[in-house]
Amino acid sequence: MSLETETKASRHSLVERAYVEIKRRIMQNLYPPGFQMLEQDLAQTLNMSRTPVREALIRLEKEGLVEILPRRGMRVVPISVRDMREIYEVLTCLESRAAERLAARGPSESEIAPLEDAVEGMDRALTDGDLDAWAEADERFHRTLLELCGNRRLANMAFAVFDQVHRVRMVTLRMRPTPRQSSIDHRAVIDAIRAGDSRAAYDVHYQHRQKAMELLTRILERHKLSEL
Amino acid sequence: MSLETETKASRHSLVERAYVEIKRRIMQNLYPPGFQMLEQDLAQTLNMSRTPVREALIRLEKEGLVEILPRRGMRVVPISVRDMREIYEVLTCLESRAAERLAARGPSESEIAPLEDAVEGMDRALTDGDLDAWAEADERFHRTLLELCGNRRLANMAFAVFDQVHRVRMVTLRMRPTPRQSSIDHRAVIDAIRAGDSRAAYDVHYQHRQKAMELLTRILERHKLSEL
DNA sequence: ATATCAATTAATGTATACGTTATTATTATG
DNA sequence: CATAATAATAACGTATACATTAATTGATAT
Repeated sequence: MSLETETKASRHSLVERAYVEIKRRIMQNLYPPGFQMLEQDLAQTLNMSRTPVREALIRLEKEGLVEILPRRGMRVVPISVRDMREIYEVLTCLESRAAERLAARGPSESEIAPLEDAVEGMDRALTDGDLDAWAEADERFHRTLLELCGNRRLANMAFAVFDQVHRVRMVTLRMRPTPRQSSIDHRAVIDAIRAGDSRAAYDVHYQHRQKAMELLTRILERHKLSEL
Repeated sequence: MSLETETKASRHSLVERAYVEIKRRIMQNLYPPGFQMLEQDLAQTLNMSRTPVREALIRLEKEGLVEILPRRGMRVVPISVRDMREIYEVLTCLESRAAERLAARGPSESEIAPLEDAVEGMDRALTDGDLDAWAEADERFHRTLLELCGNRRLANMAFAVFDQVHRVRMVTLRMRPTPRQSSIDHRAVIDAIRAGDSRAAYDVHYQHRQKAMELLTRILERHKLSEL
């Protein structure tokens, strides 16, 4: 174990390690929204000099996860209800397009399999009452869809905004009713993809994302969670 | 003039200067596709140390304009026909959504004015036979549309991919027939926005971008310009 | 007590130094 | 002549040093 950590540590560059580690801490809410930290302190925490930390921060800033504040280090960007709307709007149009594309190109059954797996994972998780497992499987479905769509730029852009809302999704996970509808929607998307019906794939996924956005923003507003 | 340069130089940080300058050289084809340069040489060219150059390169890499190659500096990313398709697909869905949103929110006449200006600029440029002015005005229309749409993330993401194809657009500008249809399409988008007809705004803009992509990819293929 | 200004502190932006390592060149060998 | 091993080179990744400048504190005057 210590050996594996050692290997992992030495395989990647320090910048990479800083990037992955800071990102992990943000996504897992260890560094919560609004959290500030100086470059120096980050460097000390990560056991390296400021140089790789700075370079990692630049990448994270470009991804919209942190802000670099002159003279006060970095700040974890909080997501407002308005931000959620913006992000879900982007997600909606990019992912729907991904579904459309995928249906149009007619993927093989082996390509579709991981999508099926994800939906099965969601159902199993609900049966087990394991919300975290559900969230993982749901996320896996969306990511796989993007991976398969054949447009790498589109996928990467969607991934970036997806990461921005990951935290919010986790926080609201237990404030919402059991998400039974999701796997029904996902199955409908898979059916449309299998049928090569790109229009249906687009429409179904579009509606799915739209519903998700409305649900989430309503939760945030109801709970007066103005920033996460 | 020398004084202004001096002011400009000292106002921004060196990283900012490096970023702007390298980006400019790439967009203006001074550093053409596939062009490679070492960090050290860039630093010398820009009269600074490697540190700010490296930080600028990280930003440019995140924007998809350069690749950072271990031990061989940076490389200006060439755009293939396939890349063009990917980028235009993203542009199509983001910009159409921007048009839709803008129409839905019912902007004031003063907000619409810059869009009108841009279209008039395009017509004037065609009358004058000034293709560069046409390209500038066309780009201004698309950028303004995104600026106005009210979703900053969507706009910024579209800007980034837009910058990636700027060079290609410039190169193909004189290989295509006079672009008369564009301002007709743009006017139709403006009309739909004014009418608050979000569906029409979406559809018209979608078709407009789709046509542009098909035209450009056909040109690239006909001229056997596999990478730009 | 409050406000203004000066002095101090500290974090940054940038330059520089240096060890590591990929790449190239060279040499020896089959 | 080709190939493999070894040596030399050079570019990078990272650490460190330092000047700059924003922020903060304290002092002074009103």
